[in-house]
Amino acid sequence: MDSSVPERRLAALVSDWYAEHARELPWRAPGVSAWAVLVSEIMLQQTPVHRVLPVWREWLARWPTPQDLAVEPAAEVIRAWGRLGYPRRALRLHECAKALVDRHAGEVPREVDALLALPGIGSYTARAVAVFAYGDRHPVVDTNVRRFVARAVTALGDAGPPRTVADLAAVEELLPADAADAARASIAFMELGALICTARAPRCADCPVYAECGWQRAGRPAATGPARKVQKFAGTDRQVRGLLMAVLREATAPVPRAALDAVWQDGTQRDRALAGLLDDGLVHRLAGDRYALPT
DNA sequence: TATCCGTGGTA
DNA sequence: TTACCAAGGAT
Repeated sequence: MDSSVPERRLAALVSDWYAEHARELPWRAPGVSAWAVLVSEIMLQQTPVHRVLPVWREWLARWPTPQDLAVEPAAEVIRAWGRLGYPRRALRLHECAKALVDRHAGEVPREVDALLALPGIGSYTARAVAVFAYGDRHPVVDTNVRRFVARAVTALGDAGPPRTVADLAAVEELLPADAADAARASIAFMELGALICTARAPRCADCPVYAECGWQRAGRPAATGPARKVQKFAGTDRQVRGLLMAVLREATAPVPRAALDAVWQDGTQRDRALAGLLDDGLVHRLAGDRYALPT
């Protein structure tokens, strides 16, 4: 790999580190299908690796192709999602499988624009699939990469708010010219952000970029911008939605309204949460004021 | 652009 | 214990 350009030296250093220290994750194994990679990327959106692992294995064993998932009732998909969180992702992934069958002959496309047009796939996931499943050359920018670039290159303590276009351009500057090298660099940046250049207590002593890190050279300045707002969970509609979904996931038959009313005291908030779930298509209302996961 | 959307591990 | 935060996307 050509590491004569200073910015590209970061890619070389981190890629070498990756070769020694990467976790062995099943969706990185040789020969894994693009579908399997896509499923992993959706599950990993805002959900840690160790929680995704068992569910991903179960899903790929049960639904090894998009067609297999597409023909399944939504209720089964939502149940199999279990407690990964954000069950709308499960619904989107189900819709995505159906779109793959309808529009792409059951195959996962490799073009970023085609991937972006699929339900539940945004800027990060589209490029992650194109790069990690197909080996094409694109910048892949997730929260780990943004944090790494903010520190090593921009010399800031933390990344500011996402700026998709600018973020893509900044990472593009770091990528080697060769597609395979660029793909390796992207997964390596993400892994470094996950294991070393972490949000709270970065392990700089173990970092392969220590000597080149702008943040180190600047004396590790504290984050300046407004601290990212951490969303509350306890007491919010999201908690109520989670409680309602848990009841419906575990039910083997449509449940009466009373069973849902039991999960939360505040009727106004409970009604709002249920209305939201109905609107999202995660819950269906049946005759007799009974409720169930969507068929 | 800011907010909403689950769940659980960690310090 | 509380607060942070984890491979984002949709609106």
